[in-house]
Amino acid sequence: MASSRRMGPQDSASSNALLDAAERVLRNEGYGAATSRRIAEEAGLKQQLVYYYFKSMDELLLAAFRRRTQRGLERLERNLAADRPVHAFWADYVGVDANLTFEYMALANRHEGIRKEIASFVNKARRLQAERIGRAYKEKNVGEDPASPAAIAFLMLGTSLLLRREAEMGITAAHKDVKALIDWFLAKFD
Amino acid sequence: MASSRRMGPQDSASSNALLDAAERVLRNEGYGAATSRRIAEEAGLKQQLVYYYFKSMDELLLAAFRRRTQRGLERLERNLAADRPVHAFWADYVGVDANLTFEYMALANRHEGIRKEIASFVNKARRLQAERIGRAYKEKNVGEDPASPAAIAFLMLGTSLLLRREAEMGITAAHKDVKALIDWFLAKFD
DNA sequence: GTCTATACACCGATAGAC
DNA sequence: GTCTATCGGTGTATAGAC
Repeated sequence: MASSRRMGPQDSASSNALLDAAERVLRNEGYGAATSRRIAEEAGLKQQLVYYYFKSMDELLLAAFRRRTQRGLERLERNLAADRPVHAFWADYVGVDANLTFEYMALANRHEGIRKEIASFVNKARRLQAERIGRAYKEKNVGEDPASPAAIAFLMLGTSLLLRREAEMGITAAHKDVKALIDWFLAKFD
Repeated sequence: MASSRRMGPQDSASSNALLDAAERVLRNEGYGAATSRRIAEEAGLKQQLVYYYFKSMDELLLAAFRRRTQRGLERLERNLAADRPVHAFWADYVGVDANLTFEYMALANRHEGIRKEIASFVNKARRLQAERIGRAYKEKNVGEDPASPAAIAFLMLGTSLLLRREAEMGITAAHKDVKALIDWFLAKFD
């Protein structure tokens, strides 16, 4: 039952404009607004062009997410080689858009491709971070009790996500305390 | 521009069936599927009855969320008076459906009522928890360094949310380590 | 590579009968 | 309290001309 529809190249100006537009719409309006009409409009293109460059809406959203994880992995590789990797991991997390991450995590509920891509990305990133944090522990003579390097990798993600998301919703209770705790922890690696 | 539409009571069998159905649909299929037709079908009712019991879909979703935060607040009140409140807070968080929480947090991006309800609930819960944890600190002679009671309240939420959500997506990296850290922390209050 | 035209399903919401 | 009927709008996706 293959369709006879023609398909355009995957790395053209228009297809990249659609990926950029998809990210903006997801971030600012939520995945409920991530429709072919709205995304094409945001990209300044006609709705039907979405189906020239992508097989379906699910494919477009998956492509947008894959591009994002690819970029995240490239930043991670750089941070693994940084002078102060633990500081670098944290700075990177704080710079990531938590709204967009939450949209993708909710979207994953009904999008198997995105769910698998998230699982693969998180598992890989956590393993790499935990290894690097373990080395930093030894270099700085930090004890693994009570928090192992893997636990720290997990806590950095969970804490940065909730901090950013809450801040965007106008919740600030305890945020000062949490940031002080992070600073205290990072200081072990100065 | 008030509509002449008749409205039904807010606590009838059918309206509660709609709230229950809305939660199931949100949890299992995401907010993209939370339509009047789908929710009515899930409740075994006709689509038009949604508009007899609720002014709009936004009102229905807000009512479902308010019922949920109300129940959460009631559990919190009980846990504040429990023998081991810190253990009780954690046990409650672990029992909460993280899928549903993520759906509401994503929904909050485009639903002002839900966003405000989340902010109000989280701020209130965090304040109450932080006060109670502070008292528990004193009772058990636990020092506030490096983590203040408020920071602990924040971390318990962030950690439980991510643990549950990741587990539902098939991510388990570092989870054993994190649970060990939680156990270590809770043991201070035995 | 982009356009017009269009199919068909589903959406929120309303009016009025029973 | 629930029903039938219905409106205008929007969704994904396709076909074929330019």
